[in-house]
Amino acid sequence: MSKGTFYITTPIYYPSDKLHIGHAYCTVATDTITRYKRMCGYDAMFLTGTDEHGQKIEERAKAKGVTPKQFVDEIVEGKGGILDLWKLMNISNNRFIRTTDDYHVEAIQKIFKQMYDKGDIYKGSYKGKYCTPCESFWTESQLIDGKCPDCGREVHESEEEAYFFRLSKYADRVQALLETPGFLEPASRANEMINNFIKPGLEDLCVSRTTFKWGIPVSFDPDHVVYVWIDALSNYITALGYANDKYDDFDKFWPADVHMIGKEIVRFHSIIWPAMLMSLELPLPKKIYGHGWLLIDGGKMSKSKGNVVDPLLLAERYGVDSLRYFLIREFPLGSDGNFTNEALIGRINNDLANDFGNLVSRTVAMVLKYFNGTLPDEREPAPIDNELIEMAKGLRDIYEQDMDNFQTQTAVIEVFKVISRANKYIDETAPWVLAKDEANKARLATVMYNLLETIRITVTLLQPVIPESCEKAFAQIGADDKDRTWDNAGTFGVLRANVTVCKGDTLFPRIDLEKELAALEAINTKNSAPEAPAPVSVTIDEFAKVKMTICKVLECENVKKSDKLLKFKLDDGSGTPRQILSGIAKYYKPEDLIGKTVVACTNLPPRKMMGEESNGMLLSAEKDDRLNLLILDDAIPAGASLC
RNA sequence: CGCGGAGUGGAGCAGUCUGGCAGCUCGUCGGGCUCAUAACCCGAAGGUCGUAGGUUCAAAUCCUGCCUCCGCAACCA
Repeated sequence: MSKGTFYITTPIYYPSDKLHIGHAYCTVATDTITRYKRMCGYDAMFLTGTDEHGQKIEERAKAKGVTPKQFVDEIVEGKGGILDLWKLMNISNNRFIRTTDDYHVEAIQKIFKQMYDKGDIYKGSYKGKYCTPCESFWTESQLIDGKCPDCGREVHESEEEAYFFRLSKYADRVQALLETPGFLEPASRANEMINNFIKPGLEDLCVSRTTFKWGIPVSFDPDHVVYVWIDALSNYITALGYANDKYDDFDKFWPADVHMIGKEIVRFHSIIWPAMLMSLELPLPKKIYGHGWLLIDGGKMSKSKGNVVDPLLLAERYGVDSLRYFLIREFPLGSDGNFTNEALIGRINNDLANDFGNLVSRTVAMVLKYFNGTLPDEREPAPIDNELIEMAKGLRDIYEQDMDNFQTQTAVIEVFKVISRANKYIDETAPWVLAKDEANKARLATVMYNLLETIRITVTLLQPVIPESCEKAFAQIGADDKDRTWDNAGTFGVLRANVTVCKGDTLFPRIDLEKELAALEAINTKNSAPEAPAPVSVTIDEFAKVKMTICKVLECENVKKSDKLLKFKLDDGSGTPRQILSGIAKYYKPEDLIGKTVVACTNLPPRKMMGEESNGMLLSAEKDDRLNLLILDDAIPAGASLC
């Protein structure tokens, strides 16, 4: 008996690299919500996938000497790839879409054509200054002295034809949608969208490219490939069979109940995607949920910082459920959170091992010890039991409310309050004292039964988060399939009176915090060790092309509105002062540098920064976050060149 | 005046929408227990809720100014 359908999606991830813990976070959260909905009786459809086109992948493939398809195949389907990761993480998605799948490609071409025929996509031109050798467009403000900022050569006024989507046409309807309570959550993000993008005016969106090839060709104009918006966002409907024959449950599941996404792509999902659907005259998704980011040391994870956390490694080391639990328990879904190894291991030890695992373990051990594993039928309740029983009985409703509001963290915390209460109950009732007198047998059996029942309810509700461990816990407390249901989670007294428990493995072994932190640290340093940048050799002739000139600092000041730039006026011996901008404001006060003797590369093409022109580069030395400007002997005259 | 987020015991956070005794986890100190994964239970210390003002019987919560930190954007030759 289904309560209805529930369609939920993650973003389709961009496989230009291995996925990190942030992607796993989003996917685990989505999986948890899906499993919860299924448990409640919904017919849930859970979609995830990969967005595989675009220039970046084209370039990365080229650098690796493989075709783009080979490149993404390896990252998606290869060993330790995305499919492996989701399998390992126990992600219960029903479908996995790749934007290179035939049916998707075909559907995108139809969708593009449909929007074109309707007049919502039109051929226009992308105007700008074009540098032919660099194959790049520049805007007026990017040019330096009217020349190409990359190579310094002449540019010419050029127009490139491109297709545009009439986003502006739907601005009013999109704004109304953003103002609809519950559409975009957390609600604070809606204001941001309206203030930043709607109010300044929505411009039509360029939806095709001719500058790269790795994409879906526009069917009626094959020089163009469809740019990311239409290609990627449409996955949510093509995966249900919209405009293709691969699947046929579009009518059943669309519109989506929720698109789970990261906050960085809220704009695309809350503005562009609805506008596209309006153009296609399709119903709009009911909710967009923009979750927060996992930060490392308070900052964003990034390759260059070498602080990318690998979910595969953590799941293999500590167990999938431990990692899943940590992700759900530690972070409120809507806001950013700090990822640390200490927190991860702390959660595993304190919550999973000490509180939850140990509760199961000690309860089962006592039933085995005092009753040989099977409870007798006799009972003797006492007033002291009531608080625990009431808490356990009421848990499901509290949990349901939190889950329905996407408060997954809070829902799990509520479950653990009951687990904690059960541990306290053992102290209050002191079963080991009761066990000393045969006359207390009925009372002891009651205490044990109450514990088993409390465990049953909490385990039932933890299933969406830690499915595998719940399976094991159920087996240990002697719960059979019918005892494990959502309906029964709201009732106390479901296990049969003479239930038999079964000793099992330790659910969550404790982890040696110190030792593991050291081990993780070691792995991390090993991984972030310089990726042995292939030593590039330079010929003496090439080196000689670089002109290094000794300069005296005449003036130095901060560039307004920039935290990084200092503006220098230098005497380079030529008689006319040379202006150079350098991003060292964090390390030096301008007044301290006046009169110093420095060295600059003086034959770089000029470049504009923050509206100021820079003619060269000052040489500095950098190591481990320290930066020092090369300051030389004042005896060296200005204009001297390095040799 | 570019956009946004955040400042709450030693650490990490919840609470702010909807004003009502300042809460949780970890850590520290003291005690209890021996069923259990040296786990569990109880108690204690520790906070001018960034700051200044305002509204109110009542403010962490609502309003205004200011300070600090963090993202994004433009820079970082």
